[in-house]
Amino acid sequence: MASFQTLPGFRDFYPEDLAKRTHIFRVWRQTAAAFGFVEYDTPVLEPLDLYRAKSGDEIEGQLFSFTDKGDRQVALRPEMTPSVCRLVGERAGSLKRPIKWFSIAEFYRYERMQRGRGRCFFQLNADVFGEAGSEAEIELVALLVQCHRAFGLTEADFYVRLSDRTLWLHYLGSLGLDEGRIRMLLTAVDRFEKQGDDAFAPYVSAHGELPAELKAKLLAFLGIRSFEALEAALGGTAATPAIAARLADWRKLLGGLESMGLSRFVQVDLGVVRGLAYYTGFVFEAFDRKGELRALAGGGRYDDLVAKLGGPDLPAVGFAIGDMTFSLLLQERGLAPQISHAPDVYCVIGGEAERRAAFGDIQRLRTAGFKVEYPLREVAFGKQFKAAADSGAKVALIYGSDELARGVVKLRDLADRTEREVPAADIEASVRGFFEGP
RNA sequence: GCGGUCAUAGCUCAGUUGGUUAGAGCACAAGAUUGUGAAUCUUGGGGUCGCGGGUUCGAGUCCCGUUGGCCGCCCCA
Repeated sequence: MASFQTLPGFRDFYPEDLAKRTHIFRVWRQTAAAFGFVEYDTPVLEPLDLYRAKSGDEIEGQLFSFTDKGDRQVALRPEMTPSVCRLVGERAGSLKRPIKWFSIAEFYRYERMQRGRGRCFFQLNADVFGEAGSEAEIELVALLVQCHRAFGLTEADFYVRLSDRTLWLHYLGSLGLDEGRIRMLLTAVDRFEKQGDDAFAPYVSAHGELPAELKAKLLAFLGIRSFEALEAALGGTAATPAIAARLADWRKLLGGLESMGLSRFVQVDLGVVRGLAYYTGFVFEAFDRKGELRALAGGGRYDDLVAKLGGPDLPAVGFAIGDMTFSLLLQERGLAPQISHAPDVYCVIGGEAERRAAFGDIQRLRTAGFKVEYPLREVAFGKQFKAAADSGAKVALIYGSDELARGVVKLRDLADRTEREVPAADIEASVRGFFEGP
């Protein structure tokens, strides 16, 4: 065995694994639909330039990319955002606003495997296009929260950390920093939680030692964990009209989430900035409360990206939930679904003559939507009853020669082990009666 | 790309200082059992001991390499 394995980082889904995955997707789909999002899909294989245009050349090392037989440079999609920007950009003029779309798709990244991260994974992507106001963020954060709650996860299990790159830019700008320094400092802020002071090393080697006063201000700002603290930090310095307007956006967002009853899932946290990326405003990440797992989901506003990829100016916000960390969390909280493949009906069949009689009923019952199972080969009755019980079926139909001679079939309740005889001529009515109750 | 750690049946594992034909439990299958279920007993299929090389009379065991898993670093769109 094992002469052929899956490629590193790729996964086989045995039936019990696929059942869990399918359950997660089904709940995500239902939830997104309830929020008025509609589903789309895009090709797995895209032009390599699509990702270079968005993220630059350096991401190429993280892609499954190759040259196809038509000499085109292509890549397996590592994310959905550029593709969905293309779709929306192409029809931006004719799509009703707001555009609320979602997808559930598999992605591929050439990375080293770790807990919660492989080379292939699924994501729920949800985006709102065409709404520049923070109403779009309300909608998305609410959907993100519900996509977790729908599985039974509570505020004790996960939360959403909410931050704002716009305010970071205003704040750092108000401290007199130029664009290059601001970009490097945002990177440092992003890494500070994991690396501590080491996160500032790249900045120090590029721009010299960080003045103690500036560093203290930075650490204070990234330590902000409430809107009140945010207001205080900004109001005290230079409450420019732009900052005042931005704080109003924050009030709208937090107020909307509070009205939805979601405040306990949301934590203001300026320590989140989400790398360099393409984010332009609010950014947010979902984590497990215990802090044992990597991020569950991430998202934010990217108002410039549709235009950057050749489309019109179109404001956009979105997030993605990955399936791997999410599954781990469900598993650890004991919320992974118990999926049953049990049939409704198990047919116990005497011999070949009885089998021919049973086949008609089996076909009728299956056509009527019942899940019906029977032994493919002739098997001793004792085995069949055991198989019927093991299958998890609620009821067994017993096709014996004695019964059929009298024009009946035995219907056995596998739970309480009671039996009764029912007319062989209309099994479907009897089975239907059994499942619909007295 | 870097570091740590592990690898024996589908799963969990045992395997003595290196010693004859590599074992157990669970699971699966058949039988005991030609009409009634969670039990018992018997039997069976399944392993190139991850792969390759080396040391040795002899390697699952020791050495080297390699592949893969897991954990962490870098990265994380």
